[in-house]
Amino acid sequence: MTRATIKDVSRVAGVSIKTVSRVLNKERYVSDDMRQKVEEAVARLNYHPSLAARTLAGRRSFQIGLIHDNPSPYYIFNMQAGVGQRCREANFRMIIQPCDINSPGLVDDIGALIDQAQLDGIIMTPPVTDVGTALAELFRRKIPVVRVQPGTDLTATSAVYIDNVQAADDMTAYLISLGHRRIGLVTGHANYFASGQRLTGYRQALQRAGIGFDAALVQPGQFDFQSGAAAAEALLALAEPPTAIFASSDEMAAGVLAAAHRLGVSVPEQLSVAGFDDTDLAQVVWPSLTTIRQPIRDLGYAAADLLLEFGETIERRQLPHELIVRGSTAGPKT
Amino acid sequence: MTRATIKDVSRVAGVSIKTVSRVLNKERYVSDDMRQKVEEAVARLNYHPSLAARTLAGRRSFQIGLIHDNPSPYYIFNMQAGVGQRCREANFRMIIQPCDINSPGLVDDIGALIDQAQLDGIIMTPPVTDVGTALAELFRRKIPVVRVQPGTDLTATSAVYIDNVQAADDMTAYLISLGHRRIGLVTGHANYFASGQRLTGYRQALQRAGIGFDAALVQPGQFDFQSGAAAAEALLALAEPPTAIFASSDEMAAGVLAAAHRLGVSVPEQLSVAGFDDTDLAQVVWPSLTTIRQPIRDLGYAAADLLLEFGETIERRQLPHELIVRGSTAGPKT
DNA sequence: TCGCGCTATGACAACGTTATCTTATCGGCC
DNA sequence: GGCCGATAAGATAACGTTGTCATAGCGCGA
Repeated sequence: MTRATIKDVSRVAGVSIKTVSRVLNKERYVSDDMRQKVEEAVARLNYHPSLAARTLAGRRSFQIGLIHDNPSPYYIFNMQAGVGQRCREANFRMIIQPCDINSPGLVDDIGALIDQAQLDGIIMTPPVTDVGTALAELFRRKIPVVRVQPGTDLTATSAVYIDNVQAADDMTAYLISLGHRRIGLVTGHANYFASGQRLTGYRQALQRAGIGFDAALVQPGQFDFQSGAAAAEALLALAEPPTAIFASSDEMAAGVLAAAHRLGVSVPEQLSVAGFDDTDLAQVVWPSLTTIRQPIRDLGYAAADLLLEFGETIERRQLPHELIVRGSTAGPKT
Repeated sequence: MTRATIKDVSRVAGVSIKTVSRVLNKERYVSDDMRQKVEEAVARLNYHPSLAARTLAGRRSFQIGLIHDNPSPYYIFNMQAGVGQRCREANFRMIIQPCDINSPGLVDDIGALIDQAQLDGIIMTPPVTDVGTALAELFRRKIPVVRVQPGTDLTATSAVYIDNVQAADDMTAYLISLGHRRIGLVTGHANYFASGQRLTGYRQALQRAGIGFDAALVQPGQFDFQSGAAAAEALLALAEPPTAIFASSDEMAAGVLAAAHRLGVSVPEQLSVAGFDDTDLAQVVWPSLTTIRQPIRDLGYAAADLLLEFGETIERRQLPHELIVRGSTAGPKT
C-alpha cells in the first residue's frame, strides 16, 4: 500500500484533480456538492497532500524559518513554542536555524536555507536581528521578515517587541518604592539593544525619584549566570554597597543570588535582588525572583502571526510586560 | 533575478542536466573534468538545489523528524542541539514535532507529518518512545526510527540511551561513601521508564552496602520543581528524616533545595542534595548540585547519527554518564 | 434574442529535480 | 577482428501538485 495521491482522491470522489485542489486550498467557485464529495474521499483515503509537490508547483512552501543565535534554553524553548503554535494553527511548518552571528558564512547560510527550502518567511530573534549584512540579504530576496525586539532599522521590517525602557523603569521604580536608594544594575550583553534600553529605563526612574546616577553601581554583564555572579561580587565589594541589585536577566539574577549566598549576605533581608524575563528559572531559584515578565511565548506567536497574516506588509506589535513580585525583594534594612 | 536552477548550471557548465545531478549527488561515473566544470558553475551561480524538487523526484526528502512531549526546556534545547548538529553535517533538515501523548489524535498527527513531509526518519524521546499505538503506526509505514532511552520493545527499533540503573547506583553509592545511611529518593514521573530504573539503581546500591530499604524514604515526583519541593517537605517531616536526598532530576533537586531553604535546613551541612541530568540548572542554583551528567546533546547527536548511517538497520548505542560532584553534598553532621 | 459577466468545472502545461533507459567510447581478451 | 564489460554521458519520463486557459451553464439587462 502506497500513499494516496490527489489523483486517487479525484477518482474516488468522481471529480477532476483540479477540483480536489480547489477544495484543499479553499478556493472560491466550488459548489457545496463537490466540496462534500471531495472531503469524504479525503477522509476515506486518509489523504495528506505532499508538501514537496505543493512547494514545487505553487509559489508557497508552507514553511517559515526561525533564525536565532541565542544560548538561553528558556528563551529559545518558549520562542519556539509560540511560533510553533501559530504555525500549527495555519498548518505551516517551522524550520529552526541556529546560527553564529560572528561566523563569516552567516549570510550564505541564510541564503542557502531560503533557497533550498523556499521559505515563505523568516523570523529572527536578537541579536541576529541587527546584523546588517544578514538583513540586506533578506531584503535582496524580498522575503517577508518579522524581527523580535530589533534594535536597528526599526521600520525596515515587521517587528514584535516589549517596551524595555518602561519595563526597566517599572522595576527600578518598584525598588525605589520599597525604600531603596542605592540600586545596583547589571547590564546585558552589548550585542543586544535591549541592554541599553534597560539602562535607559533604570536611569529614567532614578532621575524621576531625584536619585543621583552613580556609575559605580552599574556593572556590565553578558546575560549569563557567571557574569551576574561576578558583577554582584564587584558591587558588594564597594565601600558603600547597594541595598538592591537589578539584573537585566534572570540568569544573571541567579548569579547575584549565588554570590550573595557565598558571601553570607541574606536575600532579601540584607539585599534585594530583581531579575528580568520571568523564565522558569525565576521560580526555581531560592528565594524566587521578583522580575519583569517578558511574554516570550506570546512574542513568538505574534511574530508568526504577523508573518502569516500580513506577509510583506510591514506591521508592528508591542506586547505588554508585567512586574512580578516574589520573595527576592523587600525594603532595605533600617 | 530569479533562483538558479539545475538547468542554468548545466548551461553554464556546458554539460547535461543529468551530469550536474550526478555531481551533486556524488554518484559514480563522472570524470574529474566534468566534476570540476560543474562545481565551478555551481559556485558561480550560487546555486542551491530545490529541496522540494529533490523530494518529489527522488525517494529521499533529506528531512528527519524529532517527536517529543517533554516540558523541560533544558532537555529539549540540548536534544535539538545534538540532532541539529548531526543534521547540519549531513545537510539534512530537522522537523520538530511537539505532541501530547494523551491526545487521541497523536497517531494521526504523526502519520500526517510523515505523509506531508515524506520524512526519511524519526527520532523520539521519552515518554513518546513507549506509546504502543504510535510505534505501531511507524512500523506500518516502515520508516526508520531511533528512540532515545526507550522503555519498552527495546529491540524493536534503533536506540540510544544511558545506563540509568548504574547511574542511580553510582550516585547512591557516592552518598553512602560520604557516610549517609538514611538517603531519601524522589522518583520521576511514572510515564518514564527511567524513573523505575533509577529506583532500581538506588535499591541496588543500598543492598550492596547492607542498608535496609525503607519505603518511607521514597517519595513520588514528576520531574518538576513543585513535586521536588513537596517530596522534600514530606521527607523532612519524617520522625527520622534522611540526611541526604537524591532527586531523579535537577529540577526536582532545585525544589528540594528551595524546601530546605524555606525550612531553615542548611545544605549541605544538615542535608545533602543530589540531582540527575546535569542540565544548566545544576550550576545556577545555590549551592550548585552534585548530579549525574546525562549527555543529552550527545544522545541527540548519536540518535541522528544512527538514523543517517544505518537507516532501517537496527543499532543500539549506550553513552557514558558521569558523576559530577559539586557543593550540594557533604558528609552527614556527626 | 443577444451578449455579458459571474459561477463552476476540467484539460493540460509547468515546477526542478531524480530514475530509467539508451548511446558512445575505450580497453582487453579470445 | 569482433565481442564484452566498465566507464561516461545524455534524452526523456516520471514525481504530485498548482497555475493558466478553455469551456459551459445561467441570470440579467439592453
